[in-house]
Amino acid sequence: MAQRRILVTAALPYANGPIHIGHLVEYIQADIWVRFQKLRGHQCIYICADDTHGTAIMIRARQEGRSEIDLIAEMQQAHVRDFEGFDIAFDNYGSTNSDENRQLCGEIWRALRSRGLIVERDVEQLYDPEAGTFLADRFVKGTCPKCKAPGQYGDNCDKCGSTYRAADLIDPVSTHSGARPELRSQRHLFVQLQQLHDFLTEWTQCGEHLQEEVANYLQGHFLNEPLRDWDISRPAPYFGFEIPDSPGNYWYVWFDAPIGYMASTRQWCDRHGEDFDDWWRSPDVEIHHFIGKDITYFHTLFWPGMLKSAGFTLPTKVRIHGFLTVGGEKMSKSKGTFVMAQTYLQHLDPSYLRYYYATKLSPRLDDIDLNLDEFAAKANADLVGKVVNLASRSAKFVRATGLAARYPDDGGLFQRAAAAGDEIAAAYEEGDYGRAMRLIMELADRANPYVEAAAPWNLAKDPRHAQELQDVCTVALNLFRQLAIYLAPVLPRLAQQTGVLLNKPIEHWADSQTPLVGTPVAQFHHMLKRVDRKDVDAMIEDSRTPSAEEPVGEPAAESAPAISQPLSDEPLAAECTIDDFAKVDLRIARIIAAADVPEANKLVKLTVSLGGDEQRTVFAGIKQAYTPEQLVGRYVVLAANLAPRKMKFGTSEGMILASGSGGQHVFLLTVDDGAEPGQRVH
RNA sequence: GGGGCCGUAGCUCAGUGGUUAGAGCAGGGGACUCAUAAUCCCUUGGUCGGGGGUUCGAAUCCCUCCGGCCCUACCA
Repeated sequence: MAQRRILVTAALPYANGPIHIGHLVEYIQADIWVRFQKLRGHQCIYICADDTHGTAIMIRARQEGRSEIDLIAEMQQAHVRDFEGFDIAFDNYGSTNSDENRQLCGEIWRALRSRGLIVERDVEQLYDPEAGTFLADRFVKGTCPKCKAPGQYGDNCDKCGSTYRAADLIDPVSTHSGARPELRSQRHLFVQLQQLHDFLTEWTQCGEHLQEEVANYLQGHFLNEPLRDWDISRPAPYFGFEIPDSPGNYWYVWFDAPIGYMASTRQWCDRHGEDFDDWWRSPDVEIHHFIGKDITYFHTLFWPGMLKSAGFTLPTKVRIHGFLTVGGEKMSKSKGTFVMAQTYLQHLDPSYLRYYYATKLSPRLDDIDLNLDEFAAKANADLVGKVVNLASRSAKFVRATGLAARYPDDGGLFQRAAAAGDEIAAAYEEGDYGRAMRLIMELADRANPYVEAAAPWNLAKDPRHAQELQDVCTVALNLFRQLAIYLAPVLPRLAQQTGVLLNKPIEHWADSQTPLVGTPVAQFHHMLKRVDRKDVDAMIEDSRTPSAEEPVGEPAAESAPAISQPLSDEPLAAECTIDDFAKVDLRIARIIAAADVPEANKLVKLTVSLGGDEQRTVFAGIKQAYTPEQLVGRYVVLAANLAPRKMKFGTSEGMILASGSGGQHVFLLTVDDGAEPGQRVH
């Protein structure tokens, strides 16, 4: 087989928080693929870096009273340590805040300029006068201009789903300082992606680079209409690279982040005497990006557009995976399922997680679930019970003699398992690790009955059976080694230990095709501890931090959204006067009728009484939290002088007060006994 | 509202037109005692979400309904 040259990247983790088990899905997935390719004898390099720029880093450094450089250096150290702990072996781990990156950004920028893709125009954006920064949409919160839901981010409302400009928010608040932002005009630079429309359609739809569902998504969401200009600059102050021909403006973090793949490659090239253009401008190199589905957009439209414009090699494949859930739910800090890499490592062996993820991963972008019972069962039953057991029950019988000089008759077991190698390799190649693991475990399921039938422990009792004993153990250990080779991309430690046990390192996939004979066998040492459910529980307990602060960041390589504290989620609004407060007329209301709105996802139609004949119709977005039956007769608080709002299902004449994040988490305000409908709340 | 994915044994899944639908784990019974209470043998368990259709033949193809998840939304 011709040696392929393959460059693999995983998304750059943002330098604003530690690595958690959600991130690890991707880094492990890519690491397995890289190790597999290396084992197959291909030249493959695994490239990553910290994503260090953006407002979030700047603000955080300021809050902590230190420089951004100091902050990102510390974070990088933590990330590197976490990755090492999980046997994730990057060939180079760089930083987007590097000279190499600045230089490459400039190079690509000049290419975009020279091709006439850059335009400039003024943008009105909210500015935080206290923090002295412009505010990205997600750093502004306020009341949705459409449905009046409070606490919405600056780009869209998760209550009614409408999109708007941050400047349209009612009572906007900066999440940095709590200050009221002001609208300022500022010159921004844009990439006219529309000029690349035909290219991007062709590239995304040709069927080679993307999963089919991703190609369909892009076609349906973006490529079916003119592509919008991409705002690629941010005004000072901004932690990042200043745009050389546009002083006072900085490249948006999402411009320099993917270029970080190249900058990190360049560092690797410099260390290994390789030519950078040989990797990024060579038709012979395959480039594979592993990313999460949250950053699809950047890697499948902007990034190919940038590469194309600057004459670099386009990605061979963008391999997109889903999010991690734990126990079928989003990772949760309060439930202890938001597990940091370090916390995991304090309690459990990384091999378990690598194997578990491998059994769950497929080429598709389905979310994968970490079920803790299944996690323990898989590690124990498959790895310890089936695989390692083969070695631990046979190695000591050949400690003195070593393996037999000729491979004995094993009824075709080794040959059959060798023949399965191609199919297993094909599964790895296409990212179908779940299938690869199933195939390997089928082999393991055939190996143990052999040992059982041959009963080496009986043969060991009679010296006359010495040769037979050696033969049986030679078979058992070779079958074990074969499994260890097939599992080596997933379990590098097991492969290494196997090499030590049999005095022959595992170096190549092809080692699985030929039995090992005549070599000495070392003392057997435990290779993998059984998972104790108590350790799993302790890890969850250690992760349970209801007061944990929510890291804020611009969209980075997050693999799972976090659950956060109410106050940081929705900071206090700007101060108001008692006159401001009095503008809102809050009244006690009694719900006299409640009806489901079948066509609506969230709405319940309420008829409330304000006493006497005064009634109002209110549509409340509480369907997922309350049934109509639960509501009738309740006393609630109504914002009674709110302008009527025409909705799809009728006109809403007020709002019922409730807290909570929405969905099932809505909590109506109730009133103590004695209050009467119509009374004002002061 | 639109789009996508999914629904097979208690659990996790395999099986995408062809003999009585499979595996692992869990459950039940037995064996063994070399091995990390690991292993081995036997075994219980499924109108393949419901209904309709195409076909000599459907878990598999088509239609429809139900349920779940995800994305997106006056535009796919």
